[in-house]
Amino acid sequence: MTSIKDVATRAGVSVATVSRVLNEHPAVREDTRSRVLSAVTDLGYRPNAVARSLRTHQTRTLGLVISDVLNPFFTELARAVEDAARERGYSVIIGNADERPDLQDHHIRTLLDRRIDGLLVSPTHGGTALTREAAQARTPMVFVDRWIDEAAFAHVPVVRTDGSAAVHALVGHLRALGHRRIAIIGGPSETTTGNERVDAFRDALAAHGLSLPARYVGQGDFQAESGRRATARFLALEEPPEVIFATDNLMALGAMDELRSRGLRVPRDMALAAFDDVPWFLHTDPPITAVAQPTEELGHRAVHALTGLIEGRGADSVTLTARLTARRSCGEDEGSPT
Amino acid sequence: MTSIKDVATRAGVSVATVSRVLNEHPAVREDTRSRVLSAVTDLGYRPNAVARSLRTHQTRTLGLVISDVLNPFFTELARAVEDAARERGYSVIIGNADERPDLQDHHIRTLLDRRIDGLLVSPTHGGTALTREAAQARTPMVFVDRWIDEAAFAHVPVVRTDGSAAVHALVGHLRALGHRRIAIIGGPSETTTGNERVDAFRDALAAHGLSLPARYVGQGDFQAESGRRATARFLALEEPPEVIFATDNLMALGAMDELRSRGLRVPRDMALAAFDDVPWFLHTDPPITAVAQPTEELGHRAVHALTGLIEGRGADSVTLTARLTARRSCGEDEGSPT
DNA sequence: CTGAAAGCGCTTACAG
DNA sequence: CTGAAAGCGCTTACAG
Repeated sequence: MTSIKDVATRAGVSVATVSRVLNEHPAVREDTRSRVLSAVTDLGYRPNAVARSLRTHQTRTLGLVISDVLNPFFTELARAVEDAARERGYSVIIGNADERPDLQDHHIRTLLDRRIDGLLVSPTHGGTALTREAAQARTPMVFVDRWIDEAAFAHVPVVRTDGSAAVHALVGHLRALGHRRIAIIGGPSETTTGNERVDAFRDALAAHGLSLPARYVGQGDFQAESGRRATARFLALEEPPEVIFATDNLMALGAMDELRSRGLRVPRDMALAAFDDVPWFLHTDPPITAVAQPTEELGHRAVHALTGLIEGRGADSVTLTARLTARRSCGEDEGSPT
Repeated sequence: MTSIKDVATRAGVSVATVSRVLNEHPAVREDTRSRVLSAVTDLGYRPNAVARSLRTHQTRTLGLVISDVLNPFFTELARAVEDAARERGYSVIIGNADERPDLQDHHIRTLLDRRIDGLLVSPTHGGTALTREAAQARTPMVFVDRWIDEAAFAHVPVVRTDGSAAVHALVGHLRALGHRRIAIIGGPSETTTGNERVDAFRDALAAHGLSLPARYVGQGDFQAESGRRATARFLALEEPPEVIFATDNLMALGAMDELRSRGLRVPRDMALAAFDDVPWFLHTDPPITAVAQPTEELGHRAVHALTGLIEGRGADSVTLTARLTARRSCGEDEGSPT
């Protein structure tokens, strides 16, 4: 590989001058500048980002640790994050925790070792050793979507979506369709989104004079298989629910799998709704009613907050609002309530 | 940040010794070793991967440039790649080209500047400036899924799937259901997968005594919107096709969108099949018949090949085989041909 | 406007 | 078995 030294030699200047030209330092004579530039193109020289990082103590890289790449919500988030980061001159390295705390820690470890400038985390579990370490090392850090509710992370901004209004709207929608026995499949209790969505749902139900019995609360882990299991359990109940609200799109997929394998139809035999809207929800049989997060904005805001921290401008938490997209999976709006 | 020097000081040894302990060099006395180790834990020291990379000329990082992260096929591929890489002690940085050659080049540029050890590319277009540069710089490089058919890349191994047998099976399936007017939505002509799939399809059709008229060949770009447009064009034909075969899952999604917006039903009004199988194809209305690639194995093999190149073991191209998963979107298997 | 020199945090021959 | 020293490829005060 050709180095800055080769360029200096060919241009007949010192490496310091080459460096100045490359970094657009103003104090360089125009003809020196062009001599250097042509040496650069002649040699096809490209600065070594590793060396530069070692010297400047910045890598212009952001780490993004998400819980599950195969989940379209996180894929969209990752894409938005990368777009926003690139616009600001940062690269992003994605770590896929696969909903496993050990893998999450592995990625945070690796990212920290690589001296990324900042960390975006959607934690899989509560505070793990590495998340705590990152926080106390004062690594610029922002939580997206999910966060950790511990004192150690009090200073970490959270960029997230508040779904309670949309969940209220959903319950209103369900009530209007005549449903009363309504069940939910929650996420892992170690995740904030896991608990929060269940709580919002319970509140909304209460506001409509409905209760949420424990047997109607399924325990999921945000992956399809758990949605399937929870659905099977609901179906085995003496009095099964009329509606299942899956708190993420993969568990909704699992629920559909289970219903389908038993020959049950949505919404005739069971109504279904999901948290997180994804493109293919439009094409399922029937199209699925969902609480939609402004995913792209979530990603942009998270990057904005993180770069604010990195560049010393500070950052605030931000809470966006989800909205309900009603489709046909809970019954026809135009039909009369059963 | 605490550095190797701090550790050396605290342990009362030289940095060389600390380095040896960290790298498990055998020639270190046991008690020195443990003194160093406890200094490491006391200080919470973590080696700086940037410095190490500068010195050793390796980053233990693989670059993966894919055409579209939002495409579930590539997401699955990326996940498989990361898994296989992690097992071998490599990290991976994903670059999303979004089917844009300029973005593809941006990512290859960035990746090369960061001195990744090797590059995995699923090229969006034919050879771009940067892909050529990477190839001629002899950067360890492997093509996955798509490749570039140019002399400059003759030495680059290709890990891909051959879909022709599955496409033949698909055509047989369509014929058995009585279909004769069969259209295809191809990918960009700059991509190998774009052309190859159309060619395989044309061959299969010919083998069944059917031809593929130009008006039945839609020009897509592997994104949903183009599937929609191509479908609209087919529908505007004097004699529209009876079947549309979309050469990726997103264009199939677009085709469904278009059919749906016109109130047309699959397969009654139009049969539909797709290249690439994705989890939600099971849940669409109706479930979609697809040519499934062994995506996970594709990713594993690609990493195997690339690490082979990096570590001097060499690498061969590998071609896996796709298979047909027939579902209901082309008509019922048990129905009599119309 | 330009160069010599120090230093970022490591690894690794070379001595001893 | 261990240390002093060179060097990876840059950037940046400090002089001039």
